[in-house]
Amino acid sequence: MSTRIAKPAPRMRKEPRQARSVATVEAIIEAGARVLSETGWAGFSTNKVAEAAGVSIGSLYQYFPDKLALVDAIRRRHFDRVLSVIREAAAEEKPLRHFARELVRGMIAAHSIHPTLHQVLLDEAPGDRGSRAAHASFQARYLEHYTAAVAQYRRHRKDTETMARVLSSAIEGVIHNAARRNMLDAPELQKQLGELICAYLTGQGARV
Amino acid sequence: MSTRIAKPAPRMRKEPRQARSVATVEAIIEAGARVLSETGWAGFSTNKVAEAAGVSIGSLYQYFPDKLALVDAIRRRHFDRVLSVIREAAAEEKPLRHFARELVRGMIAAHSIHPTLHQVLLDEAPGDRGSRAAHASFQARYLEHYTAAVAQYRRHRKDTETMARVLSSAIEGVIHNAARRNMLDAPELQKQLGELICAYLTGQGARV
DNA sequence: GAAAATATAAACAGCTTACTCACATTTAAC
DNA sequence: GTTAAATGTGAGTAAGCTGTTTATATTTTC
Repeated sequence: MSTRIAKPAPRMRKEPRQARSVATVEAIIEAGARVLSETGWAGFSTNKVAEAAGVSIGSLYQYFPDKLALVDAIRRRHFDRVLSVIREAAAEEKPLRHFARELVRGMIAAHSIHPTLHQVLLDEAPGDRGSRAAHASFQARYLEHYTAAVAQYRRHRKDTETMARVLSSAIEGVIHNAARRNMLDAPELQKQLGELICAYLTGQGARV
Repeated sequence: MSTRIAKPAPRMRKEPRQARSVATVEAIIEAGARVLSETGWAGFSTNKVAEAAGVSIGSLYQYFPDKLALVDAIRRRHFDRVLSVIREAAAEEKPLRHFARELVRGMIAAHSIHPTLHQVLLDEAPGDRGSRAAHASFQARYLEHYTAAVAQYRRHRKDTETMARVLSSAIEGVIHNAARRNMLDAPELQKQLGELICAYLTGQGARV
């Protein structure tokens, strides 16, 4: 088997110049995120997205060369948002409790619009050429911020990266589960998630 | 819209009587789990399953009335296994540390064969008639065990159920993430997951 | 050796899908 | 006001895939 050769994979077929075309593209991406979140990758069709966006299918293909380019755009937009949440939460030095609270609040906010988009993007949507790179780079920077946070609030220097991964995936798991049950804004959940973070980072229950 | 009327939905079209038909059915379910785990619901087709099982498509339809009945069988088998893991871990009273270690070990083992099956079953696979019930009942019993464990190791009686949900979804998140990265058997991950559980249940980092 | 159980795979009808194209409308430039 | 570029439309298409049936072949049981 020869090494997989990357397709040309243009990101956009045409750059929107006027205001209305910018709005069209935005509407398509937004509707795409909605469809992807609500019906999963299996139900994600270009026709459905166009209809949900209140736009003809032709308009969609005027800007996006194919289906994958569209998913890519959706992915990029979502990941950027999530990343900025973590970046902000871990920006200045602050007590652990504040960090946890802000992180929880931000993550929940980021997932409130399209509750299951994140997981669908991570698990179901294919990462064919072009997105795998963005995907990996996102994951790397994502983990980077978590690692920094762990290093900041944790004594030992051991297993820092593993801890960051455990922490981030635990948070994602809780949020994903809550999203599925429409419980994202339950205050006791937010509190408990915050305490999970604090407890793990304080780590008094764990004599190494 | 009228209330959804349940289809007849027979569980099996014919009960296997001879040894080889039992083996056939088993092979189909096993292959189905593999296909579902590896390609997701979108790639889950009866023909593909039959081929993966080394069995003709006709044989599949001799026992399973339709696609959904097959998913149901897969779901039932997997959920039973996971449930028995938790049941065993929380069986007798034992120190928190032991409980955590055994739970982690069991969950990892249960997910090692088909790493992402659990999530696919929970998120992607449809729960049409017949399975929603099984699904809900599984979730209930699942949570029940976690709740019992939380109550056992935690002082306060407040928020016990929420804690159970947070704990279970956090664990699932970590395991799911590790599975995706083929890191399920990394020992430092197991250790850290154990410590997450202990820290949360000990809960010293969290002054309520 | 007959009847019941089990296995086979070609065939099909229907549906969905991603995507194109010829044309209509709107905006901007002069 | 005219023109050319930008943008929008949606019926149409061709291909692929799906779940399922059926008529036939093989194996087991008694």
